[in-house]
Amino acid sequence: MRLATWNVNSIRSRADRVAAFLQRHDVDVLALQETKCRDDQFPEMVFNAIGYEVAHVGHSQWNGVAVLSRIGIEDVEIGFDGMPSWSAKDGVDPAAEARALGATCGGVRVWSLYVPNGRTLADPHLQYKLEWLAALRTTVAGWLEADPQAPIALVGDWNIAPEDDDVWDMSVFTHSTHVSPPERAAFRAVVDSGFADVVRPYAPGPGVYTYWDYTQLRFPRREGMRIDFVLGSPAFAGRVTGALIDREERKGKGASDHAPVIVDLE
DNA sequence: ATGTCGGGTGTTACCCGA
Repeated sequence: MRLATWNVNSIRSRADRVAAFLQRHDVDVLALQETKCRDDQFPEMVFNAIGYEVAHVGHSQWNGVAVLSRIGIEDVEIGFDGMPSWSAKDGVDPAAEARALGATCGGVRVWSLYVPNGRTLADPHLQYKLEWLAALRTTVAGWLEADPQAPIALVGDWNIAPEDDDVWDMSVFTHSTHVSPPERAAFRAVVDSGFADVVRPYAPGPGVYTYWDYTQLRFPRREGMRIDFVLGSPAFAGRVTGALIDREERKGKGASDHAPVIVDLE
């Protein structure tokens, strides 16, 4: 089984590219983040035509997560238990943001996650991000307590660079989110509750990234960040035979600012 | 091989988020 995750930065502007990616890499299950569309706008037919079923949640032009699978999609869940809602605070949208979708594909529980961006260290969105991650940790720890043998993958854009090597120059980030101690602690808490980064052993740094800002020639200068992760429960991690960050997908016209991350399971 | 891109709208010029 081949599983991938990709922050596509709008599925409508990149559906054909995503379809080509699925076929080129022979991917079975793909988790998407930042689809940036409502459910009725998702170009589902493009993927149905090449054999994939789609589960998606999107409420507006922001956020949006999906799971595409050609090996079945069962027990789709929108949001996780206890997931905090930013919208409840600003009153714009009574629904929770579209940042988490779970589905069981080929016996593996896959969660496509788009962790909130903290924006700046002083912004209330950073607190929201930390609360969101704390709630996630509590919930996923409960899943493992209930079934230690469950194959679960928490995949997506975590908006955190957990190690100094996960950014090109730490001095640039001294007053930035993504690398702050509370964010790193929140990420580590998920890892410590039993979900290992299954990609890093196959794609060690330094200089290995999943995201490059569109501005400042970040990609050609190889100035990126590793912020997209596949975290696997013990039963999931034990089946991983390889992993790859497909840097090629960041190249050329019409690229997302993130590269897809691919994991092979036996 | 590239000095941003998506989305949106009070739409062809700006706004916001990342």
